[in-house]
Amino acid sequence: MLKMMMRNIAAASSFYCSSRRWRGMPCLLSNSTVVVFANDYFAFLHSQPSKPIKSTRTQLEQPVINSLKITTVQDAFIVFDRMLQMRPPPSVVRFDQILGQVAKLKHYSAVISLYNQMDVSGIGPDVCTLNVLINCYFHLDQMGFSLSVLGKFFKVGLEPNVITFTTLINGFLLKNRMAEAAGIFNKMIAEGNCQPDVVTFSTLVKGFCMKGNNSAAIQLLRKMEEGARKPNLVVYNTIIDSLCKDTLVDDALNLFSEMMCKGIASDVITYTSLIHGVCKLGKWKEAIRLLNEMVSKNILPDVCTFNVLVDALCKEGMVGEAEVVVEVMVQRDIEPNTVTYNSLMDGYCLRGEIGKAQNVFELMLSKGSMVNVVSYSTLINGYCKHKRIDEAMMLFLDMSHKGLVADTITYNTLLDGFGKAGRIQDAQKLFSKMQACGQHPNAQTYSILLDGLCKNRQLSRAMQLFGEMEAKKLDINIVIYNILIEGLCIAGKIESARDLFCGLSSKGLQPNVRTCTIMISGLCFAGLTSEAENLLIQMEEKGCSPDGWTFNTIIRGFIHNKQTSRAMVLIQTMVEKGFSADASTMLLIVNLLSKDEVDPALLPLIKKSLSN
DNA sequence: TTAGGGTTAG
Repeated sequence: MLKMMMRNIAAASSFYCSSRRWRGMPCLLSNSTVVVFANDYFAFLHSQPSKPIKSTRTQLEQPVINSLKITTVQDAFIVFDRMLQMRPPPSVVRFDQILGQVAKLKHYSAVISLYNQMDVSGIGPDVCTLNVLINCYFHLDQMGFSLSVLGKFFKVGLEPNVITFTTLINGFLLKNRMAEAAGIFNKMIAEGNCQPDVVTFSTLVKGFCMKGNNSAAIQLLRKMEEGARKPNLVVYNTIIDSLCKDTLVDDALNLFSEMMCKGIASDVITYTSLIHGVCKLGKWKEAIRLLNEMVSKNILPDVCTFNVLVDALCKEGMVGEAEVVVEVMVQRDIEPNTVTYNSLMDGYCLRGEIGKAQNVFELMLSKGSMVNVVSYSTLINGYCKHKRIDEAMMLFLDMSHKGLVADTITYNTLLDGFGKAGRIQDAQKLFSKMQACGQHPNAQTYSILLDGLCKNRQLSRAMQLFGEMEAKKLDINIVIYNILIEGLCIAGKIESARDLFCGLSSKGLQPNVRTCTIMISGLCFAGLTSEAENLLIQMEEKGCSPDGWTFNTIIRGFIHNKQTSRAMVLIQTMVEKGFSADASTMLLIVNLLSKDEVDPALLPLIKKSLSN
């Protein structure tokens, strides 16, 4: 299967080459154009004017400004400076172009300071300038400033347009503020003078997808079909990707067929999402089919498509095969990027081959500025998972030397490492440092800390932290309750565990299979086997069916409580449900057999429970 | 002729 996949990747890539040859002429033209402008641009950037440029726009300057391609923030500042010195200054559109390009490079604070320079020089903004500004403030997490730009519109007599409102909607959605986003959308519809366009709709569709509400996204798609703004490729891609991420690949494929029936052509993003979805489910054959299909439609796999394959292979433990895919990429002129190498590093770490991961890391360092915060977190995770926490900390300290800032995931990784290594004090120190550095702990941070405290028998500190979470009105999810209930059970505080468990529904939370199994384990540990069995029955009734782990837990509980015959009945039920005994249950059963504590009539059943 | 939406890694 894998060899077939490699052949397909190779086939896709050779198509890429011939396809490029086929497109030779336009490619040559555009390259030469780039060269011409690059020369002018270089000259423009590095010419040192002795005095401000006066008079007319020269023959050289105007086309250069028109075609400028900004690749670094430094260039943007140089160009901006030159433009501000020109008399008369270039039109605001030229300034907008630079701001837009810097924003695309994600240097949002640079955009703000460039705008301030414009403002000081008396270059008045237009609608486009202010729209870029709103977007930048949202990305910088400065929502207040974003909204204050709206005031600027009125001050300078400009009317916000559909892009302004869509940018605001997008900003609110990025900050998880669905209500405000929906408010703007509804207002747009109600007031009638600035109707949402297809981008506004697709932004909202993305918002639903981000919230995990695929059905609302699909409902909006259906609404679009009825109205004037018909759904386009971006809308379909957004939903297809979301369905794939939720492993609802069949639904994604149905939507994909629907899109094709409507004559909307798919692109590399559609296929990358679909291939990602099927790879996540281990459906390699389907991945190959899709890869073949895209190539047959002249849609060429790009670096993201290849990265999906590399990552999926790495997660399956097939790093060697992933390396082959990378070789194919290189052969076919698709340069592996940071994402590619990070996936490889993670693959090596998963196999415990930290040295090889370190080699990939060094390779990235040797190639220049390829290493990012994900690279560090990946390697830190590798060291932590293999109990090499001090080396992980060395890497963490090295990050700042590279100008990189550890994020919540980096801290979570290290906190987990400290917790699993039993170094709770170090974890707590790091937790304080994290907050002092302005990194916000998320639900996962708290789960990691609580888990560390519970597993290291520091239940009172865990309960104190839980209290702090409640006081801060943080979103406490079922995972956090599971950790606490388990901690209480292990500490023998079954009453408190039961209280938390019974109080879940009042908090609007539904216990899951894990919650119930933890509770069953705790009840058995406390000798309350009947209550445990009642809970098992209730699970079925409440539509939270016990799994193999639940059955193994309760069976072990009964054996430990010397209720062998009851355990045998449960083994019977487990076998009927298609589950089998795991290693620890098996050990207990073998032990019973060796002591002749099992009715010989039950031997066929036991054999079955072991062989499922 | 500039601004807003869709794909990959921890």
